[in-house]
Amino acid sequence: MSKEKPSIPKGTRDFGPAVVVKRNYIFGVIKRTFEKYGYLPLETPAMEQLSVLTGKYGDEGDQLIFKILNSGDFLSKTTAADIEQGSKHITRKISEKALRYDLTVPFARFVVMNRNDITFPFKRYQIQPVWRADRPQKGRYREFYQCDADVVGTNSLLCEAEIVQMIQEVLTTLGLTDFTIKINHRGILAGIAEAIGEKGRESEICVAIDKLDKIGKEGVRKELLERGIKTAAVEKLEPLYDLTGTNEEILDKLTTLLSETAEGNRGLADLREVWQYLELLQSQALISQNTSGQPRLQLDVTLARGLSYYTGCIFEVKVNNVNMGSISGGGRYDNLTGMFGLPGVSGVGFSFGVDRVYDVLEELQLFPDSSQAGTQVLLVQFDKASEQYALPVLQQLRNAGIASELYPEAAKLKKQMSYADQKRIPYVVLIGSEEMASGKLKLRNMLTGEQQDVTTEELVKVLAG
RNA sequence: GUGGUUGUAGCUCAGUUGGUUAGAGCACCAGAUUGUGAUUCUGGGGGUCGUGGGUUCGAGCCCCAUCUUCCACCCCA
Repeated sequence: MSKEKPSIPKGTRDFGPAVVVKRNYIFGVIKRTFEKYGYLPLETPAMEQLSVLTGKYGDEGDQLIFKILNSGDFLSKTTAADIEQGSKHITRKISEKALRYDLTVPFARFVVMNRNDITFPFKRYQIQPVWRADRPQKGRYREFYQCDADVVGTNSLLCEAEIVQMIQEVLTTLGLTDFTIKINHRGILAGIAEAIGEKGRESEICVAIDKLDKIGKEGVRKELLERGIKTAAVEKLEPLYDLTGTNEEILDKLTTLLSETAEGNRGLADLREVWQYLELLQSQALISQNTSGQPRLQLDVTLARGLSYYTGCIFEVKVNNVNMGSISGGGRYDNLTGMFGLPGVSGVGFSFGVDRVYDVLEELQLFPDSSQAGTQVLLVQFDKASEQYALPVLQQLRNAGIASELYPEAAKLKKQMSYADQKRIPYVVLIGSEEMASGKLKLRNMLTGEQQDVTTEELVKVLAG
């Protein structure tokens, strides 16, 4: 017997019953919505070959991948010379598997491996945990769930429009009323870079601009200059930070700014097409306004997003008036499967961060009571005779679809009652000698304290109704 | 990966310049009440003060290491 206090790894969590029930409510809303739009579930292994994952997330990302030590004598294939060559080299010798870092790369791997069996366009959703060796902080864990929906094998911008629709539907169903779906396009970012005379440097510009709401104009200016962007270019860029007006007005302004750039035109054309689809779909995202008066869907040229594989539209969702990073994001990637030797397959997808959605719903107290329902009724027993009387009643309740349980021993009444109280079971049925004699069971409403005498049939009827 | 922060009962936290036997509220258990939970009253159990070293006559308090928590960077869901 160890005297050690047990603990769990940094950045991981246990989920108690009450939490799991509420998380399942979120998962359920997301699943039903995905399926309504024709996406089907996929699951992939928790671990992938390390070689599948490395190089897909940039140098920083590679460092955040949890590697799995080879089983057995993991040093058997290494020599002293290997150790001298440093940790990067030795990693390949002692680890060939790793925990998945996201769901998109495993999905791309799956598509490539099963390309002959898949009917394209292939729409799949995937709800599984991912792991990152990041340093935890608020809303950032080392193990967390992603809920991805992706479609590969079509360039149609209908997919982008439907992503907006799904985000709108999921978050509205969950009771959120004040959130912003930000949309932008890599082509616009590239066009802007070209228009200000820094063609090809949009990724550096993006990283800086992405921090606008955090470090302000001056901070971005400083960062851009540090990254070697010319002063003249930085000044040309700054008017874009506060493009005002409706989405249509912003589109018009961008059209005059970017008309000379091929990439910019591509981005603008794509976005206009997405808007057309949304109009024909009578999208609530176009109609709804947030309490702040801001439109639900917002074209935001300062939205950049880190992942380098996006090539077309990009999305991000922010819940307003809560201290939380984005709860959803995604975009189009033209060549993800190209990494695995299958070029020319375009895909677009997005993901919900369930842990963050949970924290937001908790903070805004948006979990409905119905999402927390457990046992409906507890049968209380006094002795062997009452237990035997209760069992058929219990089964009748369950046959009627009523979540019910019989306290498994003839404990003191106080103990059984407080069990019901703590599990927030709304009804208790007492079955004692009087009840058995009369056939009338005592039904107690734990919220109001009211009691009534009912037959078994009446009991089922009351609770089912 | 960088800088800071936190850790005392199951939980939330007190604990004086380092000084006798480390406290409170809530929770838990038992009783008041042998057929009634949540409310009331009484009593009780529970701590190697995150862990390991060090300084000191003496450490919950000071020093070092390590783990953990939270925060800001980097980055990201």
